[in-house]
Amino acid sequence: MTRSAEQPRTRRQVQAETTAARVLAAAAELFAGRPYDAVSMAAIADAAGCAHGLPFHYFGSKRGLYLAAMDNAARELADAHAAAGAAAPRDEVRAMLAAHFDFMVRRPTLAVALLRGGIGADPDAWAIFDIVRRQFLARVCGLLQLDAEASVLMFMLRALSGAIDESTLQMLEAPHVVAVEVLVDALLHMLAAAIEVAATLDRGLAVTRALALLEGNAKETR
Amino acid sequence: MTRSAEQPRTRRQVQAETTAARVLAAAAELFAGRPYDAVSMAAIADAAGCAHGLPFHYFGSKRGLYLAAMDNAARELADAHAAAGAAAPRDEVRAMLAAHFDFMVRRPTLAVALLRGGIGADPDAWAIFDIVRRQFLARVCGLLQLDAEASVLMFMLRALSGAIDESTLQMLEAPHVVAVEVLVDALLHMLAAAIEVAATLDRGLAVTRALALLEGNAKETR
Amino acid sequence: MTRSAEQPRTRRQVQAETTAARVLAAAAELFAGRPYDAVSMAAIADAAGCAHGLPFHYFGSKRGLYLAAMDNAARELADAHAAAGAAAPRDEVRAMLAAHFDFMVRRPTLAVALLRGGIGADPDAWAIFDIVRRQFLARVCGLLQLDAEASVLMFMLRALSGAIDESTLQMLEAPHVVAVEVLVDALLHMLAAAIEVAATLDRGLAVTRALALLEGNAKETR
Amino acid sequence: MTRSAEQPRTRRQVQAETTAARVLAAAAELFAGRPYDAVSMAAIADAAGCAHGLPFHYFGSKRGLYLAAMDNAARELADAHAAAGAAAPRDEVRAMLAAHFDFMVRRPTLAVALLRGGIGADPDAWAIFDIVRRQFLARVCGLLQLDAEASVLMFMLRALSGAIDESTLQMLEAPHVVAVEVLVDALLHMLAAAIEVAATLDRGLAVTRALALLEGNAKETR
DNA sequence: TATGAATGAGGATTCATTCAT
DNA sequence: TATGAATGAATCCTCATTCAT
Repeated sequence: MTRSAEQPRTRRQVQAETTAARVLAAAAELFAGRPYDAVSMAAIADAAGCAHGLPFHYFGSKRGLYLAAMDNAARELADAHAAAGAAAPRDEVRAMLAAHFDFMVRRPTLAVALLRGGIGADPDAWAIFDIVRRQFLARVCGLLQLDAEASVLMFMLRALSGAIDESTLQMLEAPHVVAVEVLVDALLHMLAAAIEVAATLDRGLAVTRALALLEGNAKETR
Repeated sequence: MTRSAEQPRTRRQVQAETTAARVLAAAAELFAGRPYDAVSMAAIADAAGCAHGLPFHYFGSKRGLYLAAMDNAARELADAHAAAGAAAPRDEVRAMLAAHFDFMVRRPTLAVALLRGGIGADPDAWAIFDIVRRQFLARVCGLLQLDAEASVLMFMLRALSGAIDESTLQMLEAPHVVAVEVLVDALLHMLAAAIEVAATLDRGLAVTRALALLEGNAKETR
Repeated sequence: MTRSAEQPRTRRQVQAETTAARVLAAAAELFAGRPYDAVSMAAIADAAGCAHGLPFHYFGSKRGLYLAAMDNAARELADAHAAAGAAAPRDEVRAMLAAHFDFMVRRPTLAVALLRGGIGADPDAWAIFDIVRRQFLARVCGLLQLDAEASVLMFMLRALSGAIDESTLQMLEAPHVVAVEVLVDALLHMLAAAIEVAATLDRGLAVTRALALLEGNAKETR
Repeated sequence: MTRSAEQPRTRRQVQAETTAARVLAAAAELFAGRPYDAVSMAAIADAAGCAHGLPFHYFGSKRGLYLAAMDNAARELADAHAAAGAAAPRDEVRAMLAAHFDFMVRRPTLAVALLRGGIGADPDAWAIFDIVRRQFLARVCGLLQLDAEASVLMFMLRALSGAIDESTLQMLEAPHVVAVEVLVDALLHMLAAAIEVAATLDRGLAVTRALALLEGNAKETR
C-alpha cells in the first residue's frame, strides 16, 4: 500500500505531484492578491483547473493549503538566500541582500504573500516567514562574527528587518526610485548603524571586528 | 459619526453619541484581536451591548464601521504625536518617538489593529495609517529642515518607519528587552544613518544642517 | 435589552414564537420520516416555509433543532401520561397505558420519531425519551407501592417497556390486529408476570400488595 | 460475497476472499459504533487497510456493503440460535435464549449493530434482523406446538421480542444486575404469560399443551 | 485484484444586511 | 433611536463514486 521506494515513481504519482503543485501555485497566486478570508477554495480550484474537492484531498483544509503555500514560498526565499555567496563576508552579506531583493522583485506574488502573512492572519503563517528571517540574520551574524544570542543586538537586527521589508514593499510599489544595488549599499550602512547602536546599549557586545568586516578592510579570521 | 454640533445637544443626541462611541470602541477592540473577516457584526453588537441592527444604523456597513474604527485609532495616534513638543528639534523628534512608543505600549489593542491594517486587509485601511506615518515623517523633515519632497530621502525614511513598526511589535511581544528611552536613542541614530545614506545616493540633498540638528549641536535657524 | 416581563408580549414576539414553533413542527415531521442524517436543514426550512438560516437563528444547529424536537415530543407524551387518572391504582395504570397507546396512534409521527431515537443516533436523544419511560415506570411503582429503587425489578420493568414499544410499532404497522383496550389488558398481565418474576429473583422484594392491587381486589392503602 | 465455489480455489481467489472478509469485518465494526451516515467508506477502507476503491469493487456501493455486513451479523446470530439444542422442548427454548444472550454479550459490537438497525436506518436492514427474529419465534412455536400463523399470538410473541431486545441492551449497559441464566428463566415466565394472554384474546388458540411443555411436565409428542 | 487520484454534488453553518415595529 | 426577526448568498468541507493504471 505504501511504496516508500526511492525514484521509480509511476506516471500516476508524477501526475499527482504535478497536480498538487498546480493547486499550490494557484493558492500562492490568489493568497498574494487578497487576504486569507477573501480567497475561496472554489476560486483556487477554478484557478488550478480542478474539482473543488481536490485541494482538500491534498491539503486537508483551507488553512492547510494556505500554510503549505506559505511554506513553499518561504522555502523558495530561503533557497535564494542560500544560493548567495562571496569571498569576503562583506560581499556575502551584500550578495544575500541582493538575492533577497532580486527574489522579491522577480516573484512579487510570493513576496506580497509572505509580507502579508507578516502581522495579519494567523501566527503559524507568521512563524513560517519569521524562521527565514531569523536564518538570514543568524547567517549575517555568523559572517560578521557577531553573537547571535545577544538579545539587544537581535532586537536591533530585527528592527532592521522591518526596514528591509518596508523597502521591499516600496520597491514593488514604485520600482524605479532606487536601484537594487544602491539600496543594498544603503541597507549595509543601516546595518552598521544598527550594530553600533547595539554596542552602545550592551557594553559587553564585541562589535569592532564586525564593523571592520563590514567596512571590508579586515583580515579574514573566520 | 460626525459631531460638529455646537452646544445645545438634546439628551437623545447625547445618548446616541454615547451608544455610537460604545459600538466604535467594541469594534476597535475586536478588530485588533483578529482579522477583518474573523470579526462578525454580531460579535461587535454583543460586545457593545446593543441590537445587531444598530451598528448598521450608525455606520452603514461593516466596512464603514471598520474604517471608522481605524480612523479613530489613527486619530488618537496622531494626537499623541501632536502632543509631543520640545525646545530643540532633536528633543522634539525624540519626544515624538517616545510618545509613539508610549502610545503603542499603552494601547496595544489599537497598536496591533493599526499595524495589522498594514499590509493585509484593504488599501483604505492601510491609507488611514499611512497618512499618520507620512505626517510623522513630514514633521520630522520640517524639524530637521529636510526636503520632504525628495524621493530618495523619503524612501529611506519610510524604510525607517518599517524599523519603527517592527520595534513596536517586538516591544509588545517582549516588553523588557529594551527600555523605551533607550530604543528612542537607538532609532535616532538609525535616523541619522538613513539621512546620511540618502545624501550619498542623492547628491543634491542638503543634509548637513539636519545632521547637525540631530547631533544637538547646531544653532536653531528655523 | 432583555424584557423579562411576564405576559405583555409584543406582537413581534408572538410572531417569532409562532415561527419557531412552525420550524419545530416541520423538524419533528421530517425527523420522524427518516434518520437524522437523511434530513437536511434545507428541507426543514423549506417545509417550514422560511429561509435556510432561520432554524439556526432559533436552534443554533441541526443537532440543537433535533434535540428540541425530541424534547418537545417527549414532553407531549409525558403530558399525555400525566393526564391519565383513575380511582383505583389498577385502573390508573390501565389508563396510563391506554393514554400511551392513544397518543402513539394519534401522533404516529411523533411516536416513530421518539422510538427511532431509541437506539440510533445520539445518546442525548435517547436520554430524552428514556426520562419519560422512567417517569412512567416510577409512577407505576408508586401506584402499586413497589420499590422503584430495586434494580432487578427495574430491569424487568424496563424489559416490559421494550415490549410496550414493540407493541406500539406493531400497532402503527397493522392497526387492527389487536384493539387498544385489549392490548392494555394483555400488558397488564405481562406486568404482573414481570413483577412476579422479579420477586423470585430478588427475595427481599415486597410484591404481594402490588399484585393484589393489580388484580383489583385489594383495599386502597395509599 | 457469495462463496459457492467448490474445491480448487486459486491463491488469488483465496486472497480475494480474505480481503473481502477483512472489509466486511471492518464495516461491521464501524457500523456498530455509529449510525450509517456517520460511517464513511474511507474510514472503512482505512480500517480494512485497503484502497478506498476496493470496497466498491467487492460490494458495489456503501449500501451494499452495509447490507452485507448486517446480513453477515444476522447469519452469525442465526447460527448461534441454530446451535442450541436439548432433549425437552422447554430446555431447548431455554438453550436458545441462553445462546442468544451469550452471543450478544460476547459480540456486543454485532449486537448493537443489529439492534441499531432496528427502527432506524432503512427498512431493508430492519428486514434482515427481523427474519432472524421470526425464525426464532417460529422455532419456539414449533417446539411448543403453537400455531405460528395466529396473528394475535404472534403479536404477543413479537412484543416479547421487544422485551428480549431491551434486556439485551440493559445487559450490555450494566452486565451484572442479572445473570444470564436467571434472565433466561425470567423470560420463560414472561413467555408463558404472553401465551396465556394470547389465549384469552383469541379463544380459538390451543395453548394448554404449550403451557404444559413450558412447565416441563408434559410428555413429548413431537 | 488492487490502487488512489479525481470528481462534483450536497450539506451545515455563518453572516452581512434589511426592515417592520 | 433602537430592536431583533428574517433573509439568502456564500463558504468550507465531506463523501460516495468512478476510472485510468
